[in-house]
Amino acid sequence: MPEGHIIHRLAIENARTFGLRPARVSSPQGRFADGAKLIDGQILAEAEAHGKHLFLGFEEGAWLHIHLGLYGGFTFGTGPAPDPVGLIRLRLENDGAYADLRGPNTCALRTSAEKAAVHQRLGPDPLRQDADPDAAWRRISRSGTTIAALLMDQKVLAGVGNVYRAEVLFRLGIAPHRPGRELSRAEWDAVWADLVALMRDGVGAGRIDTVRPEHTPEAMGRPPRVDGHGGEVYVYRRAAMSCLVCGTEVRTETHAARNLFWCPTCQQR
DNA sequence: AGCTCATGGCGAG
DNA sequence: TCGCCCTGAGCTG
Repeated sequence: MPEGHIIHRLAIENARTFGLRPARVSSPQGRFADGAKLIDGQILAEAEAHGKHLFLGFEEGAWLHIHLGLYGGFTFGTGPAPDPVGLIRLRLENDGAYADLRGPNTCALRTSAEKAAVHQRLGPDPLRQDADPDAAWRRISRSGTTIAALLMDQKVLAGVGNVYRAEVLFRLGIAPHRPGRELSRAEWDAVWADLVALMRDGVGAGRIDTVRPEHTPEAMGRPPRVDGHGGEVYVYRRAAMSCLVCGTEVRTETHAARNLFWCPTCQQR
């Protein structure tokens, strides 16, 4: 269940765990058996994330390209790896730790050129130092597509998913159905800056928290609540509940095949 | 036990 | 725009 912040965390955790000693690489499920054999016993030399794509670079030059999709996930553990339970596409292990990958959309070896092609088709990632927000602005400012859809388009912006999309638009009071070309440069700069801040927090926390201190249930004198996805948010998956700020019912609709959530009162800009 | 839905994305049509 | 990929959590019963 990953947006970009989780992938960046996985890059860090893989590097920390498998960057010093050779890793045994296998595919208990068998679907990645051939690829696993090619990198088995190598040291992880480099780990990098771009948006929701994870790249693990091994010492002999191969890149392991992983995309978790909607329900893929990594599990890390210490000590010897237990007998595989269920379908484990990829297992990395050394003497002290192991990592299991289940249900990824993509788990494949890439050459440097193939990896470059993936970067080429992705937009700037707010979590990367080399990100150029102007590249996203050029597309947004020319587009008649809604800003809600543009923020989810990985060619425009990499790493933002449905939660960050809904939350950043709420935090800036931007109506989600506005065409990209109707945003001002100042609005875009504010969206980018907020994504950088929110997603950096997300990397540190391992969850998405977007509610400002003055709007927490405690600060507003309301009973505390628990979100199913682990973080505290304004509108994501809060359909028909009252807006934390103004009390209006949070609205939802299917928008470009994804669920969109927004507050029609707070988001009129 | 079975059903639905999900923080994603691809390819067919 | 739809179906599919293929996993797990949270319901219902």
